[in-house]
Amino acid sequence: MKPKDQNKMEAIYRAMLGLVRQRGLAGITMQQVAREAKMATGTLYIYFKNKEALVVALTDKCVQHVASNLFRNYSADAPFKAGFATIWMNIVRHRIEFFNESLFIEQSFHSPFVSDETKLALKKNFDPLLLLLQRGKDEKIIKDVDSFWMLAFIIGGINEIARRVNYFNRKVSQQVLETNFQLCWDGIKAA
Amino acid sequence: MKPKDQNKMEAIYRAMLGLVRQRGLAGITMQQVAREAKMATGTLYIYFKNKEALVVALTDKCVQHVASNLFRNYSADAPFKAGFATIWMNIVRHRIEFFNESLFIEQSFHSPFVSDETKLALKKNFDPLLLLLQRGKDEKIIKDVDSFWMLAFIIGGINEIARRVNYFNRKVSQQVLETNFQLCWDGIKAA
DNA sequence: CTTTTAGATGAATAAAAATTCATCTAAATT
DNA sequence: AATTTAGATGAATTTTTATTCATCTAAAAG
Repeated sequence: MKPKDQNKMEAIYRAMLGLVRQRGLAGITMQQVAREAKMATGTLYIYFKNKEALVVALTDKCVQHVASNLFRNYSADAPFKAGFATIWMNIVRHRIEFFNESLFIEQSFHSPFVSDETKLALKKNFDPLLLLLQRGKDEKIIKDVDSFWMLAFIIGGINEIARRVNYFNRKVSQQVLETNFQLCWDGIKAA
Repeated sequence: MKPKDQNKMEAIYRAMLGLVRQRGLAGITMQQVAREAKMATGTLYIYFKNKEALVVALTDKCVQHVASNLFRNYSADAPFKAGFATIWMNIVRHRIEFFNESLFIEQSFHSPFVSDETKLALKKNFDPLLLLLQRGKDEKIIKDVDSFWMLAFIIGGINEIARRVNYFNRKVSQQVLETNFQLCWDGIKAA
């Protein structure tokens, strides 16, 4: 027998992400996906039961991918600021490099397909960061502001950086990232 | 002759915004819009040539609506911090109250329909704020950071507040808004 | 009050998109 | 090398969705 080609699956995912970025989830047809992934439409149905299953699978994959990156090189033992900086950089780099994935997650969350569990899973990805913020507050290093809103402040800035890098085709040097981190840090640090 | 019913147009817009919020642009059909707006499908085509025209018209309307709110009560003569606070509050309130519109703009920008002019118009909405930021830098009140990134920092935080208010059904008191403003302000103010 | 004109309706039609399937490979097994 | 099994194809089919249109109002004009 002929085995399933893992490359095909990847090609389908890549095609989806590219198309969602340029056309939106609303603009995607299975024909387009097949063409973009250089295969016959029927082949899509060997790898995925139907369009819904494809969207769901890709959403899960993207959410997991986020999870695998957020806390890379982070140790809960590190000093607060160093640990926070590590996570901040991880998130911003991931959002920039895999912007299409972030966009896809956002759009699929507003599609008729995605389950509440998946949405919850994404939210839970940030739990270790919430823990760290609590520690920072306990240690009086950062302001005593509800973590829910502080996280909004942190993540919001990061998201918008990624958006602008991609929409306006801007380059971000390490220098620019550090400047942006400084804005965030000065915002949260205790007075 | 019977005149066009302005209420119908509004009903169509309202239906669209509601549906995009819960289903995404990908999940919308003209049948659904008609049902939600309590009219026959054919009636939609009296007010809009086709689906594309409807999306385009609503996008323009939303973009204009943003423009009409951002600088309400703002005077370029006000002291820097007061002026900035006015604009910040205007934006955050608008994003919270008309979250569905923001969402619709975002999604329609990724549809196959919306023109570059419309996208540019949205961007231009922020020009007076860019001007103010430049003034703040000249007066050494805020950090000397590229306005492009400073705006990302400011807008990003605001967007995420609105998102969380709506997705997690959180109430925001004036108190919460002021706390959030403080984070932003401490971020941008000169050291 | 009658006529005219354009809005409103929703079933019928057309267009677009998802999904299937008969047929054709290519890889693995014997 | 022959056989078997499952992947790959894309035209054909089914399903869904957009759009039209014959018919029916309701408002304005005369």
